[in-house]
Amino acid sequence: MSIRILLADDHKIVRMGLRTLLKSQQGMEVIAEAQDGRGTLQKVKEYLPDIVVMDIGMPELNGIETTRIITSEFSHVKVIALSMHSDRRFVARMLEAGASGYLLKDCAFEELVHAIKAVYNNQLYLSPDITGIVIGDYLRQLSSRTPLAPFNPLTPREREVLQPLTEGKTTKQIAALLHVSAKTIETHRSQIMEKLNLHSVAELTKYAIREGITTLDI
Amino acid sequence: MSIRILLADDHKIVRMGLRTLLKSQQGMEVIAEAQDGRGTLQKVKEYLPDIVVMDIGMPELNGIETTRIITSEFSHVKVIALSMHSDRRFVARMLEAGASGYLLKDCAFEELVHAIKAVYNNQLYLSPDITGIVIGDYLRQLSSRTPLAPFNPLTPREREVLQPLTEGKTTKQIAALLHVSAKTIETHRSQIMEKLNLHSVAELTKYAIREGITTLDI
DNA sequence: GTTTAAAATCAGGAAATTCCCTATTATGTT
DNA sequence: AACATAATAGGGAATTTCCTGATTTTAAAC
Repeated sequence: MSIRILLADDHKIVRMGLRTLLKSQQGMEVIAEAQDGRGTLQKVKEYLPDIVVMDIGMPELNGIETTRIITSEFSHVKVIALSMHSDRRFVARMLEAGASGYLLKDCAFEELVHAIKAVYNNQLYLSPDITGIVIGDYLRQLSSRTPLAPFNPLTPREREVLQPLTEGKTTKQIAALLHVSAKTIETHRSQIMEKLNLHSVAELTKYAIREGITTLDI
Repeated sequence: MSIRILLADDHKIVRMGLRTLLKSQQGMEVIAEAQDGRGTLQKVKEYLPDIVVMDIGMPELNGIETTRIITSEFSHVKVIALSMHSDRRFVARMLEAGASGYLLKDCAFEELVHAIKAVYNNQLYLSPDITGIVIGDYLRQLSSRTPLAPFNPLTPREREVLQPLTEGKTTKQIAALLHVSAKTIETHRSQIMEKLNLHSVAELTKYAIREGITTLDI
């Protein structure tokens, strides 16, 4: 009896590629495909696959929420996330939602096969890059003894600093704006960078846009 | 003699899937792969493929700039864009950069095969969805007589600098990437800022996102 | 085929900013 | 009371940016 797999990815050509790749594997079978979160839920209900290989960035219902529903309602269906993002917040959310594996799309195909086998045998599997992130967060939690809040790691004040920073204001201007010393803003900035593990204004800006802290307007 | 294809996509597993799919096709051969814009240029120089199947969203040097360089330096090498975006601006830029085809990743594999054959025979190929956009813009231009892409003030080299800058790279790193002095990058940067009248990395990043020079991913 | 303009390259040195380390003072929390 | 977190800030080294100026290559125009 081969491992029954459901592919969930919004790009048809990616699904087709994965399906073809997996066809060459002994003991694995792609029994269905879905192109969005809701479709995935339906197919899971219909086919009860062993494993769902799931893209995170899907329309309608994203991979994280879909995973949350699957793992709570169908406890024997395992989910492997196949993501473009190595962002710790995606990893944390996906694992917290109950995924059994997390792979980057940049991984080798062999790694996917390996992950599928591992997860089928009730193990967890992470991409090597991802493992580093998870261990890092784990250690941080150990040392701080407070759970990492993956959703909102910044304090209100840090957000207040981040917004003008990602709107092109200089440290000095922000200091004037908030009526504190420029040194204080510097400290906030490095604290923000440390927390998010982003070390450039460009990356902070992208983060802030995605989090709704600033907008694309200039 | 089969059609010699170069695959350019930053996700290994996607390349692997496409390679496997294309292997089943008579008269087509994937002769090389690349995972970023600069790598693509090298491989093009090395292998002189008939066709480059190119993802748009690649780090360091994006698919559009890469296409621009390829089509200007290697006029017999054709480029087919394989993109997630049906955004008109991407389509317009890609075609303007000299691409011979534009497909959505959501397309069927058969469509890619079809596109490759068409482009190899010196035709152009667009996804059906994309055709609608192009015709729409064309009609709009006819009626308004105002060009859609309102005057891109940056030179190709400046865009080459802007992309890594808005991906969080330091001036030094960009200099290494482009094999020029850091002083040169500084000059480009201030030239960019001058032209756009934007004087912070945050604002440049937003501009670059809107212009498709970089993406929101970190 | 010269003139002209734009693009791409680089440097020196002053000015400004960031980075790293350290530290103090609320403010809650257990 | 004890403890962690948040918010504040300074000193000084290291780095980056800014301004001015200059050469070379490429492309277009005439």
